Amino acid sequence: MAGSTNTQFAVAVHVLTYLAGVTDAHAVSSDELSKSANVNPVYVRRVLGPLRRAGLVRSRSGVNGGWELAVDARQITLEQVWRPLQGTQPVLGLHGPDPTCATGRNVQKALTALDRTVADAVATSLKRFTVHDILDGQPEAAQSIPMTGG
Amino acid sequence: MAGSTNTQFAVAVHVLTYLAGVTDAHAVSSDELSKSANVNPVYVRRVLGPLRRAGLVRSRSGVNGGWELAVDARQITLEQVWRPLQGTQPVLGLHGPDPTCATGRNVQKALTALDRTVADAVATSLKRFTVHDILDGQPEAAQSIPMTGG
DNA sequence: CCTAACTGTAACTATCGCGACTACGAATGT
DNA sequence: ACATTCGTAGTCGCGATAGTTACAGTTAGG
Repeated sequence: MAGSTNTQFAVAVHVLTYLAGVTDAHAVSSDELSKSANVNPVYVRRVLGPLRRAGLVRSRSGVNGGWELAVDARQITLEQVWRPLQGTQPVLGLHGPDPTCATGRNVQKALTALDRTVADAVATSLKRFTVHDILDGQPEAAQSIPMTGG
Repeated sequence: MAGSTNTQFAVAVHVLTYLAGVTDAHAVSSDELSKSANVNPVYVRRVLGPLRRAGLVRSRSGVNGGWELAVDARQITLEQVWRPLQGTQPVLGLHGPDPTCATGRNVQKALTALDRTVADAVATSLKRFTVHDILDGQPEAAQSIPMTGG
């Protein structure tokens, strides 16, 4: 299950939306971003690191340095944001190192496979939205679009 | 995101599978279940509580008491297991109490709506499997069934 | 070239959720 | 009565998350 005390995805979406809302082409410091998202500047950099490696944002050091989108906000889906941050971590929650009984091993194998299925379902539903959608406040519209695949 | 250090769903699936594998009609104590799942008996009772309220299992106190399925294992989907345990907790991770800036409020509203969408996607994908499927070790078969809705 | 403004990263720390454990009242079969 | 088992509250330790400090490496501008 998703106790989800992890806010990286939320912060990432917030920051990217902020960057998408910047009209002129200057870079934004992690300090400014951190104030907007109400978190620590270092945390912003830690979150944006994977997204930079994924090619979604660029960063520059030095005076007038900071962050900017590397891709148009309309082209960045939330799935592209989620994947790098999620990595290989399970979406549901696996448990226990290695159960002794056969039932345990069976269940564990099943849950591992299941987790991949669920992760794919999450990713698929996130593909529907882009950073630009969030900027427009339009993510709730898609509520009405059912997942016909399920 | 799902740091998912929460193992309730995994334990629930394990325990229900164990119960599904019991051929004769006697109840199983939370102590026996806890040994199978390699967790604490009290934790088993805490996890099964919501599932009892959801009508999936029954429990009896006293000598020869314990737990048993209230429904055939073929009728219990993993979505029915997941929902009561997840409750209203976010699947992704929201953050921050109440951002001051407009961007923040926009993002937060969007993420809340988004979380419902994702939760539905998870639930939908979990509907494909039953406890009996896990007992048979057949949850990986559905890997090949794509989510056409994405 | 020197300074000021940034990033990138490594510590260390505080906080919080999860789950183990103890304990005890209530229920139930023998 | 008595042993068993559930239901639940309370306490505790561990680990993950994120805040904080610190510092080396970049870059624009005087």
